[in-house]
Amino acid sequence: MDFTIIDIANKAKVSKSTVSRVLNNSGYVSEKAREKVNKAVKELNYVPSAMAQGLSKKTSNTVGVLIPELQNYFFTELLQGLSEVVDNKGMTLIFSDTANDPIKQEKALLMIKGQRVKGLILTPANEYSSKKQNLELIKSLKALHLPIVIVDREIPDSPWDTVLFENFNAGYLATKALIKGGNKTIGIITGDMNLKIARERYDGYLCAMKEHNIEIDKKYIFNGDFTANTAYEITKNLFENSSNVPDGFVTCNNQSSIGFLRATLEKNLKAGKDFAVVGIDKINLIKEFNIPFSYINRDTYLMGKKAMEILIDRSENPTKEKMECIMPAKFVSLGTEKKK
Amino acid sequence: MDFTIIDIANKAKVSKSTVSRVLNNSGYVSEKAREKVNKAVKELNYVPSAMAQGLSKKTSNTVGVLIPELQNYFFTELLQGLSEVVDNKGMTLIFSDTANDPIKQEKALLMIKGQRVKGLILTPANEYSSKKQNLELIKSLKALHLPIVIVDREIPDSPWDTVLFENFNAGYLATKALIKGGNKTIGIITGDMNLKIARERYDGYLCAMKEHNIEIDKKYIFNGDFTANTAYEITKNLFENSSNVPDGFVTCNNQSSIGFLRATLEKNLKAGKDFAVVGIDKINLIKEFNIPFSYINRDTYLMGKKAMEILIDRSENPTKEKMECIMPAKFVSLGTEKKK
DNA sequence: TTGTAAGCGTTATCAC
DNA sequence: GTGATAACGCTTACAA
Repeated sequence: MDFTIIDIANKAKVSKSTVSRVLNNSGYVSEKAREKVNKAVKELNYVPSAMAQGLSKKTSNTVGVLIPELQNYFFTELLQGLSEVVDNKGMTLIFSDTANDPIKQEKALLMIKGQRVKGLILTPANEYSSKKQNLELIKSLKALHLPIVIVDREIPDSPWDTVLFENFNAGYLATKALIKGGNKTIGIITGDMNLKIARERYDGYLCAMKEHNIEIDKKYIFNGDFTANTAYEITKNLFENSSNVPDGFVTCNNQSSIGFLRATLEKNLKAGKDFAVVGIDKINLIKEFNIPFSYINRDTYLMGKKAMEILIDRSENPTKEKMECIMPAKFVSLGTEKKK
Repeated sequence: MDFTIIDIANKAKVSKSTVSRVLNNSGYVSEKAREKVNKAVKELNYVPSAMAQGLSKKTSNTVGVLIPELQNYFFTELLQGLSEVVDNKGMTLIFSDTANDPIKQEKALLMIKGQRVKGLILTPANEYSSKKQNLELIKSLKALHLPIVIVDREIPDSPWDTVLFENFNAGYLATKALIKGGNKTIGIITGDMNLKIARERYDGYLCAMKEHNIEIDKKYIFNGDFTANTAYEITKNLFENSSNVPDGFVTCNNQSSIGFLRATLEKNLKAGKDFAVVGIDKINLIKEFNIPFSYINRDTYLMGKKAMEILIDRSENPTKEKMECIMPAKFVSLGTEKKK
């Protein structure tokens, strides 16, 4: 169906080795031969088979990307960054959405293995949090014998390069902003505390509170799980049934912020008036919808680019020491860190 | 590095053909041999090389997906639908974001061609709208000799299966809702009128207006281009400098709706009070943010699933007649189709 | 029921 | 400078 290197060789009246040399710019080729080959390539609209090349070269030009929540704005933006670099390098991106499901993730890893990709970019599915699950994931990943870059969610005790976020600092800055905003009582809707990123953000909260000698009150610690629904339920119940509403809130990721906002909006409560709040991570469309919501920002697109660049670097320098890129957290004020 | 079929054959003490037969469930294999092979496969954690398989079978298990705007919620959701089916079928998804850039798209098509994919899902980049550009795209696509499914944006006079939207009806329903809402003057922020989907939506608007004997007033026709920025500028200028503000608006895609809303929010104008509006396509987070905004909805996730299913169907039935799937448009009222 | 061998479209190693 | 030829890891007649 498609033309092969032999068709080009025939058409250009040279051997396929010469065609290959021209295409790969390797070895000596006379100007004449080069022209003939290029002409034939153009005329037949020939593009070499990546499969055949991969097989022959024993390496592909393909990277795998496994992402857990395509509906989350954060990952969409991340993917754009990844895609950008891949395109520029003329590589190919193989994508799968693991939907935070370890089973799906395991399947995807098999697919990735079958594709003999050059490397893998992975944000682990939520579930990998217990020691045991964690070890299993590490085992699966090691079995790939591949350059891997872990993004956003760290895998404890793992050897791979990482692109992470200043999680502690994010929690710290958010809390600090609320304290400076004059809030006396500050609550937090945590993430899934099985995940390190959730614990780190929480630790940042604790640290800021302690620094200011504010007593940690357990009734203000709300156990979320990084989903909008849970945050919504927590918030709704809180404002309905309890007088234990703190002045200010830290919401630990964009999904939680969304759930939190939804509940407060339903009750006609105004951020920056009826309560104070600082979220971690930007919410999509917040600017467009003119929604007042102070948050801790990071450059997600850049995270994607960095991750892919590190992966490429790693595949060229396999013995280099472990690389870690930690994206800074930045407080963006839209006024909601103060109450009233 | 990775194990090969020969390693399995050696370990199981059979020939590689037998291994292949077991793996592919083809031909006769004794129970004994099967067990030995499976054992070896498991022990060595063997996964066949998709590249070698593809080369040998002269067909891959891979589909290409080219999408023009990953930042648009519509396409994210679409991608989820595509991804779902791909995963279930044990296929592999190769992804590229063309960023509405024909040059990038052309590059991506070359990449796709090199990968010898089984088929291609494509939403063409915006630019392909002039007759000439259109023909060029058709030529490029034909040169692929591949099953192709065109999604959302039709390519006129093209032979490929399509999954489209009731564009005319969307414009019609939106306008009708505004008319029923009692609005006397109704404007429209159109999409990029080079695109058929924009013209169809506009035609729906015209039709509804005529049906109700409402005069079309050119000063209420605003030439947008499906981007938020343009809609924002149009809306901003309109409310600032002109007394020619219609009672109601049709905004022709979600990006335009976002830009429109942003401008009105900035001016503290309230949908359903200061003006009426019905948008085409859902805006992300509209429910969560409790933003009143009536719109014309479609099941985007399903569109993705359908598209991939059609692609698979097509690759199994190459001679089947052209398939067209048109997703229905449904009006969702959140009250903003009325003014005051 | 199993193994041998040719072939898939490349690259790479050699002679020439 | 160039062209055979082996090799990459698999599938698939065909032979046994």
